[in-house]
Amino acid sequence: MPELPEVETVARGLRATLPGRRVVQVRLGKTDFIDDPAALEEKLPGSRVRGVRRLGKFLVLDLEAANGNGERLGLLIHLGMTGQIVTCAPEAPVAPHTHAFLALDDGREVRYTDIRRFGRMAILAEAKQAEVLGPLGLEPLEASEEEFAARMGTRRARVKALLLDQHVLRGMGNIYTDESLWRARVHPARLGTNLKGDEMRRLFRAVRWVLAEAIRLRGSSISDYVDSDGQPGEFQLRHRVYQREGKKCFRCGTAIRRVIVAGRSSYFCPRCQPAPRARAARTGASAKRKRQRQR
DNA sequence: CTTACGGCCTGGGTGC
DNA sequence: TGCACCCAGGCCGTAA
Repeated sequence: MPELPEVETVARGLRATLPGRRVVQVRLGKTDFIDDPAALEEKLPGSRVRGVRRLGKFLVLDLEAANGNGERLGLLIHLGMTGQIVTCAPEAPVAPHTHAFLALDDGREVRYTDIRRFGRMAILAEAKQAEVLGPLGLEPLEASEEEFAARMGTRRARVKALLLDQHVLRGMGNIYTDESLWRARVHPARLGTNLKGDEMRRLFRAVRWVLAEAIRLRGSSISDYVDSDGQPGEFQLRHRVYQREGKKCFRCGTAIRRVIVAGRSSYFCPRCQPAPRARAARTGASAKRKRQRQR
C-alpha cells in the first residue's frame, strides 16, 4: 500500500530516467480510474517531461506540451492501494492489470499497473493542479515542530484520524501512522487537543524518524508495492506493530493489540500506549443516567 | 465542525 | 473441488 515513503522511492526512480524524455505514444486499457482519458490520449503524445515531483501520496510529472507554445501540464498519478508504475523495455512481459503504457523517445516504456484501480490519473493545466493539490496539508518531512503542533493540537479528533487526514498532514497511511504512534508511545484514540507538549514532540519526531527510515529502506512491501524498477522495499522487516497482533511488543514484551480507530485497523501496545480514559467514563455515566430515568 | 458508513475493486484467506 | 463470505484500506460522497 503506497504511502509517502513508497511514493518517494518511485519518484526518485522516475527522476533518474524521465526528465528530458518525450512521450511518443499512449495506450490505455481500462480507464475508469482516469479523470479524462481522451485528454490524456490527446495531450500526452509529443509532450516532454520537465521534472518529477511528489506531494504527499501524489506523483506529478511536469510536462511541456507538444504544441510548441510552452504550455505547462502536469500528469497527476495517485497509486491508491495497489498501483505500480515502472519503466521497462517494451518487450518486457506485461503484468496483469496494466492499464496505461507510455512509450518514450529513448525506446523505453512507462507502465501503470493497478489491480484494484483505487488509483487515479489525470492530466491537468497548472490552475487545475492547484485545485487538487492546494488543499493538501503539511509535508511531514518539511514541516517544523511548531507547524505540526499547531495543526494537530487544535483539533478535537483522534490522533489516528488526524495523522491519516491528508488535509492535515499529507502522505501518511495506515502503516506509518501506527508505526509512528508506537514509537511516540501515544495511543491512536487520544484526541489531538489532549496531547501534552512532550507527547506532541515525541509524535512529531516519531513521524519524521519513521518516514525517513522507511525512505532509506525504499518503502514497505506488504502485498503489491514495488519501485519503478520493479523491486520491493525492505521497511516491512522493521515494522514494530503493523500486522503484529498478539506478538510481543519490541519494547516491553506485552502482546500487541488490534482495535478499530477512525474506521481503521490500528495496532498498538496497550502498555506503552495507554488508552485515554475520559471518553469511556463519560459515555458510561450517561448510559447510567439513561437507565435511571427509565425506571 | 465532527464522525460513520457505503461504495469502488480484486485477490487471498477461511470455512463448509 | 467449488463456492460463499469477509477482509485489506486509499479516498470520496452522503448522511446524521
